[in-house]
Amino acid sequence: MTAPDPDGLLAEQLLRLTRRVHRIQKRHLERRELGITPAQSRLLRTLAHYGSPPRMADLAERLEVVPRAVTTLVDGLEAHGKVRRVPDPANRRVIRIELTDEGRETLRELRAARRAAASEILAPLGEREREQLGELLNTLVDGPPGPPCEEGTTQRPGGRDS
Amino acid sequence: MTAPDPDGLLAEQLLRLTRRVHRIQKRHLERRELGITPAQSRLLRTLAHYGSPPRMADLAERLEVVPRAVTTLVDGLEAHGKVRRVPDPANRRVIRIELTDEGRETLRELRAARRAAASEILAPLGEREREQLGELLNTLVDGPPGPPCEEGTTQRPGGRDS
DNA sequence: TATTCATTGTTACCTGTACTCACAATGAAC
DNA sequence: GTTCATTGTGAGTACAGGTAACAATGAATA
Repeated sequence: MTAPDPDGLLAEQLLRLTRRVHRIQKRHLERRELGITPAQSRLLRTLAHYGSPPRMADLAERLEVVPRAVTTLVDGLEAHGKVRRVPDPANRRVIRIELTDEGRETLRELRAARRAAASEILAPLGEREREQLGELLNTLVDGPPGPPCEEGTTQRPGGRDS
Repeated sequence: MTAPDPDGLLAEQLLRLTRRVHRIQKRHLERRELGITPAQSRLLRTLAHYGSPPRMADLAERLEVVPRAVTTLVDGLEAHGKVRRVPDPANRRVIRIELTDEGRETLRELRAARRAAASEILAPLGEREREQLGELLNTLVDGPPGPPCEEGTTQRPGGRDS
């Protein structure tokens, strides 16, 4: 009964850990009463890493979701005044997303929330172990060098965000 | 702009990786056309680790979700004939969940699916690195020794499953 | 120039997962 | 026998994401 499938077990642990990360993150967000969901928070943080306001499509790629998903997230953030849709004069199809001042303020609190959630999650690990984990995750997240799967690549992986 | 918040970054990577795990897992499940969702698959696998049929509440605890969530999962699995609800004669409140033969059969395919998904995800890692990752995740998943968070512990963490 | 094709975002809808709240049935304790 | 805890579930909600169809725009081409 002790599984002869270390990789599968590993994936299971990953998923399990993940559910915990979600719960903890959600709780920390709620505690701060920012009116922000985890996914919105991610979009906001991602937004902060652009020099100039990105297009919806850029965000979709970076977040590794379909463009439609970004629409919903931006809708929510815009309704709360954290973000502004700005039409691009050069190409009237594109919409650029700008952080508002309020959004920037929220971001500061968000970083604190994330830090708190992270330290709660990583509590059992020491300094050295966190470094190790960071490196391993980096290797994994940066994506497989060659695409190991042939059909149905729904999403193309983008760059990393903090 | 290069984040002075390694832990936060680590959490972010974790979440990102997670979304990928979900996508890949889902794809592998769909490919096999078992009519099983990821969460159902997890329940099924968890079920296999009990010597005798567990109660709904046991499953909830092990899966780290509220009991109500288990009801939905079992509904789905029962509709597909993978599990059976068996009333407990000793205590008429409890319902025990049994794997059917078909469920056991599905489980075999599930393991293959999980293995495939896992190896796809872990492709960039070598043998030694997987071991490392496994150890780190174990430490994390086994839960913090002391509860680092005071209020609002929505869920009580249970044991591990494979 | 007029037609065709690709890009960009969105409207409308569906699925999966998990949560809360309320409740009925049952068992246990006083 | 009344009260209280346990157990599972109905009803409703929220969030995250996906597909399909489409309108507006821009680019390419006959």
